This record gives sequence, C-alpha cells and structure tokens, in this order.
Amino acid sequence: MVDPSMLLERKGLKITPQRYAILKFLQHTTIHPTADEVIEQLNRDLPMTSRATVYNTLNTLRDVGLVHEVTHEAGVLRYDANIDPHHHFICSQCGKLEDLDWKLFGNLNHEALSAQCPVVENIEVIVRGVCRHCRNR
Amino acid sequence: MVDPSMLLERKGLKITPQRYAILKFLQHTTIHPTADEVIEQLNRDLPMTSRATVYNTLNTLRDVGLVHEVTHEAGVLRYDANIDPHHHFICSQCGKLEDLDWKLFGNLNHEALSAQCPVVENIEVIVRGVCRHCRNR
DNA sequence: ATCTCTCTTTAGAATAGATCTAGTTTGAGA
DNA sequence: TCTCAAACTAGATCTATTCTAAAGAGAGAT
Ligand SMILES: [Mn+2]
Ligand SMILES: [Mn+2]
Ligand SMILES: [Zn+2]
Ligand SMILES: [Zn+2]
Repeated sequence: MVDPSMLLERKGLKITPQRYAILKFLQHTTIHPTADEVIEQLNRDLPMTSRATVYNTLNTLRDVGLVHEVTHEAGVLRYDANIDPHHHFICSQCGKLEDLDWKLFGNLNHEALSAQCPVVENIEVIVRGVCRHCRNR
Repeated sequence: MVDPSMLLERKGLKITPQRYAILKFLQHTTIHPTADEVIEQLNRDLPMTSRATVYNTLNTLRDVGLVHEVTHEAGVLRYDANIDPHHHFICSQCGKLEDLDWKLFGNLNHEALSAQCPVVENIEVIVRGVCRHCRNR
C-alpha cells in the first residue's frame, strides 16, 4: 500500500491533513464509501474536516485519478481508491458492493467491440445478485 | 415492438394517457433519456403530463420491471425500456450512451463467480471510451 | 523575521433532482 | 348514476452536491 503523501506529491497536490486523512481512509476500506460515510468516519474522533472540504477533496482526487467514482446505484455515489482494473458485485439484498478480480472474466477487450467503440478507455463488469451471507439466512 | 397497452395490462397497471405516452416514448428512443428529457419530450407539443407524474410513472414502470434504470454516470439517472440483457458503452467525450449486443462478450456467468456471488441476477459490461464520431473530429 | 502570493479550508447559502403532501380528477364496476 | 380506489397534479419539501466569499496556511522572496 503506497503512502498517501507520496501519491499526493506525485500528482502535484499539496499534502494537507485533510487530504492525507481522506486518501488514507479510502485506501484502507473495502466498503466503497459515500461522501457522507467519509465525513462521518473522519470526524468520528476529532472533528477536523468540513463537509465542503470532503467534497472538494474527493473531486480533486478523482480529477487526478487517485480515486474512482463508483456509480452503479441510483442516487448513490461511492468512492474507490483501488484504481487497478477490477469489477464489482452488488448484493441486491444487503446493498454490499464488493470487488471482483479482474482476471475473473478473461479478455473482454476484443475485436468486435471496436465497431462501436474504437477507443476503449475502461471496461468493467457489474454483477448484481445475492451474496453468500444473504443467501444463508 | 410490443404495444405499451398490452405491457401495462399484463403487469396489472391501469392504462392512462400518461403511462402510455411515457412507455411508448421510452420504447422508441435509443438515447436512454433522463426524467427531465422524458418531461421535455412529452410536453413539447401539448403539455399534459406533470413533473410528479413522470417521476411516479418511471418508478412504477421500474417496480414492475418494464423499464430499467441506468446508473453509470455520477448524478445522472437514465431510463431504458430495452429490458433484454445487453451491455452499455459510454463515450467520454460526447456523453452518448449506447447499447452493446449481449453476445459481444460470450458467457460471463461462469463457475468462478459463484464463490463471491452464489445467486446471479444480472450481469452487465460497461465500456467507457471514445465513439467513432468523436474519434474522427 | 516579515511580506506576499497562491492554494486550501470553511460555514453557510444556493442549486437541482427527486420525493412527498394534500387536494382533485378519473373511470371501472355496482 | 353513484361510489371508491387509483392516478394525477401543483407546489412544498427534502437532500446530496456545488457555490460563494472570507479566513487560514505555508513556500519562497526580501
Ligand atoms: Mn472497487
Ligand atoms: Mn440500453
Ligand atoms: Zn448481501
Ligand atoms: Zn462521442
């Protein structure tokens, strides 16, 4: 796991306590938090980050490519510091959103695609279903 | 293309001029309209559908499965009357959202997936890139 | 050490998409 | 024709996000 300071510096962003804390939190969670969940978590112990700064920072990190927006639920915007190619699974019962390994689906970027999409920037598979935990209850 | 009246009736929904018009419009467009675009189009000639009714109707149609929500852009909620399995392509330059044929990616629902997702309800591939039109300009 | 300039943070106002409310209209069935 | 539940409506409300304008912070210059 790369140090947040290094990542921020590489992108030419000043290292501030708020940016450091937000990026570090996103790096260490797997829940793909919403902006509200980021605010909640950061200010749980010691309030030090305003609502506006969380939104500003998330947008800044997204602009420089350090986090990705995950937009597969109506009205819910999540953030993901895992920027390696991967897929997502959403449980329709509990709402959990999990990573799926990139290699799970083989090579998706093949010839036939270029008819409609000559330049591919990103491919992602979204799987909706019921997770193991929800199935067994 | 199935008649909207028949689809509504099958789902036990009353056939109203508003529901008929909204479903018919969605059936005949390929742009995956937002709620605002539905309102705009329906009231272009003869205003007859309120904002609240468009939202109510879209939610009703979604609840009975006659339309799907398409939620792949931050803050943008689109509607799709094509409920056959298919994938989507989004052009990062012009924002166009197009259907991709289901058969384009072969069988995605294979054994390895069931480890994390024992019950699969839906699989969809999202491709982001540059469309032919935007590439050639 | 002080100044300066730019970037960052902040509280609160504003915006916009979606939902809710309460009253009205509609039409199928008695 | 009457009744009643479902559907429609205008406008109020809600809520996630963005905007605004002012304060803070820090790197380099003097
Ligand atoms: Mn992820
Ligand atoms: Mn579609
Ligand atoms: Zn679950
Ligand atoms: Zn394009």
